[in-house]
Amino acid sequence: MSDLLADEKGQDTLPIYGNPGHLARRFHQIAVSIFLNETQAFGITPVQFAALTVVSAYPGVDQRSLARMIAFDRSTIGDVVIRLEKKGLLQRRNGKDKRIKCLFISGEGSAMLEGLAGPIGSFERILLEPLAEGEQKIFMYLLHKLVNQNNELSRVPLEVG
Amino acid sequence: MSDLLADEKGQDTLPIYGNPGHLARRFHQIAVSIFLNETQAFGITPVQFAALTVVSAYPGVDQRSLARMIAFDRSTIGDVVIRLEKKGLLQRRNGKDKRIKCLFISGEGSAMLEGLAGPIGSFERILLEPLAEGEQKIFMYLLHKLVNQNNELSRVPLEVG
DNA sequence: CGGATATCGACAGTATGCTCACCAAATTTA
DNA sequence: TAAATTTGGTGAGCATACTGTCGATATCCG
Repeated sequence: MSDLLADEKGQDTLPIYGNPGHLARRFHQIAVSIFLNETQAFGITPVQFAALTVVSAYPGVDQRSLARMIAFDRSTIGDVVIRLEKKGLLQRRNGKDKRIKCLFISGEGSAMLEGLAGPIGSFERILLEPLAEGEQKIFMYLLHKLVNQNNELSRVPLEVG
Repeated sequence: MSDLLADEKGQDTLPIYGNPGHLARRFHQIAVSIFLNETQAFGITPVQFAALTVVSAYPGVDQRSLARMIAFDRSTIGDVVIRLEKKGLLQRRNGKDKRIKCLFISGEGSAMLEGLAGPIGSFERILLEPLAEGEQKIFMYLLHKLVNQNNELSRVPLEVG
């Protein structure tokens, strides 16, 4: 195993390359890259996709709750939904509580989510492809465990329910 | 295992929560958060730390090579080194090749790297703490494998040597 | 009822992270 | 050597990500 930890390209020359933080960034960077490749016909970003998915599942959700559900800070999600509204993928309406902006997916948005099912599937497959099937299961299990148990250490913990 | 995949907080209500891309983003987000907590006395970011580490190991390296070594695009690294220069952690000098800016770490920069050794150790420990020791090894092995073999799919592949 | 408190959306400010395009300088090649 | 190509740094532009603060509105509590 240790010969695989020491990578074939010599990327362990620097201590940085073995740093889990560096690998976390690289993994995320690669994930975003594959996502954009597979979904380029739709002109959407990973964050926008996540937001749209939640709004679709919870019609009328407010921005703050949306942010909490996908673990984003309020400012970022504010900008994201404005961009989604500009693209016509969702609408923001004032709720009874005048502080709140309720979010609703548009027909166009729903259609895009349907069309994205295939590309998103490809994205997930390609991202994990370097691992054998058994390894993928183990990796996802460990990744889940890390993310869930470290949730509170995040600047913006994910809050469900 | 499947009961751990379905998380105790009900985070698998949405398909998003099981998406490896979402988990990649969360993992990275958490890593950055822990990094900033542990190193806050130094006022440095993960990217700045990575850049400084490489410049320290390769004195006189140019911006483009630095970017390639830590898998960043040249624009981002340009801004990063300018901020590092403003903080007095490194210097940019013109090389014989007039296109090139050669990077050198300053005494202050070296001192900071030394001081950071402990906090970086804590950071790595905390990030992986939710996993048992054996699990950590397996996780890092699989993460390495994913990142290395998907390297070319990244927008900015890491290039060594 | 009315003041303290909490919450929501918005804005300013900082730092990534990427693409495209540009200029200047170096290298390759005809 | 001169022309074509490549390369390094920079700037514009867009989209995250986060912190802090603010005003408006709701709610809680005496």
